[in-house]
Amino acid sequence: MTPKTQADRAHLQLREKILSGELAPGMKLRVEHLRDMLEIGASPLREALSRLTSEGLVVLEGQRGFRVAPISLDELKDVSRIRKLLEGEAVRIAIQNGDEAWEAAIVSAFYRLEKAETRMAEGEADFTEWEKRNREFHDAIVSAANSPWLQRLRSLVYDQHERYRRLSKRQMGRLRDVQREHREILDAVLARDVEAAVEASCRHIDNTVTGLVKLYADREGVDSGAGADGETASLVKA
Amino acid sequence: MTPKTQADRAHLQLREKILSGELAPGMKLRVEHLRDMLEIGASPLREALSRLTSEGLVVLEGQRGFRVAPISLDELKDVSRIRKLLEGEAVRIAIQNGDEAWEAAIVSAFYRLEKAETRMAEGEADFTEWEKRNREFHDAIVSAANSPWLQRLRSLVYDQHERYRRLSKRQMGRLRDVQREHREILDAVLARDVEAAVEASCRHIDNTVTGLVKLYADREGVDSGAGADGETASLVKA
DNA sequence: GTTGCAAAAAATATCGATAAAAATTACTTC
DNA sequence: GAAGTAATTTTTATCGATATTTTTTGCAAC
Repeated sequence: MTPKTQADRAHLQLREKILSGELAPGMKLRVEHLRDMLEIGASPLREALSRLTSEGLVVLEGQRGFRVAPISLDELKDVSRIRKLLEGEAVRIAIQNGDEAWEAAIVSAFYRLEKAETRMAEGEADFTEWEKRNREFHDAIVSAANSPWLQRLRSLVYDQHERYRRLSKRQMGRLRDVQREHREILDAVLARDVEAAVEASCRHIDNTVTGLVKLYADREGVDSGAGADGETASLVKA
Repeated sequence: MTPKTQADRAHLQLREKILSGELAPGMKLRVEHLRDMLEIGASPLREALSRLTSEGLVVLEGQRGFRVAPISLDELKDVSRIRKLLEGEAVRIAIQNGDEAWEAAIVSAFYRLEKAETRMAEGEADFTEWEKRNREFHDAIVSAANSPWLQRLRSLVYDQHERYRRLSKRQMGRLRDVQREHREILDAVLARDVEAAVEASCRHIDNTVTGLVKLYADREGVDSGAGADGETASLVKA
């Protein structure tokens, strides 16, 4: 899983910095600056930025360089709607195809996620680990959907969604609910109840979104992470 | 619509060559060779290849260079299934949102498509034009689905599907049926009958697929376009 | 005849520098 | 004083060349 090429490394590092908000939405990405930051040449850096552009985390305007993809309330709603569509379908297929090993992997991922949640509630762990395990749990469920393209698109949209989630650190007031939602999904999946599982998944996404929307509506903007220079885009006007 | 940068140009040219089959599936893409072919430097070329990789038209293996994405019967089925999912949802939303100008644009695109079909049946035009207008017709329908992400993903999958279609030039034996199918979609859309339109769209895709599957099953492989060097991947074993 | 290793060849990935374009600044003119 | 224009500066996009890595070729040993 270790990056084999310089471009891979830059891609991973930039992706993490964007998802975490260290590179704030709308921020200008100056090549020279990033070169120093990542200690890398111009060619692999541009290659990494190109990939991120295809993934929708970076935008490239004509001959005016790269910048971090802006965020907006509209896009959050859009991303969520599409994520429901893809995740729902993935769950549907996965339940039809999954075997016992698949069930076991889900249970295992759920266990690790719960642990992380507990640890976080006690202030022992950070969000990064929770995000990682949350992704692993959801990945485990849809892993049985033997549809490479669905996986691929779902992963793309999941990244977008994760970004919005991570941009608001205060999300975790609702931790208890999230835990319950995850259990609902788990139960429905293990019971092989397709419709219940799809519904629970969509509800899970909806809840996250309404939480975020409320949060954003309250403060009319996002706190930019550790963005050094470059303007920070407001969520509502972006 | 004219490419502003060298990387853009290379991206467009390569994309067209891959979709048309001039660069055959599985074929090795030697940088030096492409440099001469497109008269371009290494950096923008790699940038273009990176984008195509993100779009799934090119694959990049570790440190062993690029090659044209292989094709397979399984992937054709996968792409079609996902395309039905996305196209169906897009039609659903578009019908809800579309206004009169939208309807007019669809009728116009349909008219041009029919013209092209007639002209092609008389041997006056080539597939390239038909493909273009076919895409424009389907684009016109979903253009009212104000969901950037759905549009984006749909476009990605459409490209994949188009590639499989164009790799088999003999597809057009079923031209009459295709024409009728397009009319069915048109009628259902204009009548604002969501379910009928979605069903017609999915049936349309299904028909294309079964046609292609039959074709591929018959000859157990694909005729590679004008692929110069590099091995051609067989469809079934790839 | 095949297997293993070493050297050569080829191709990829990367760097440093240059050319082209956009943004900024300063200046002139009304 | 504002607006338009020309020159400067900054930044991007591109090129040519180099260093790694992979693949091929050749040779020797079993």
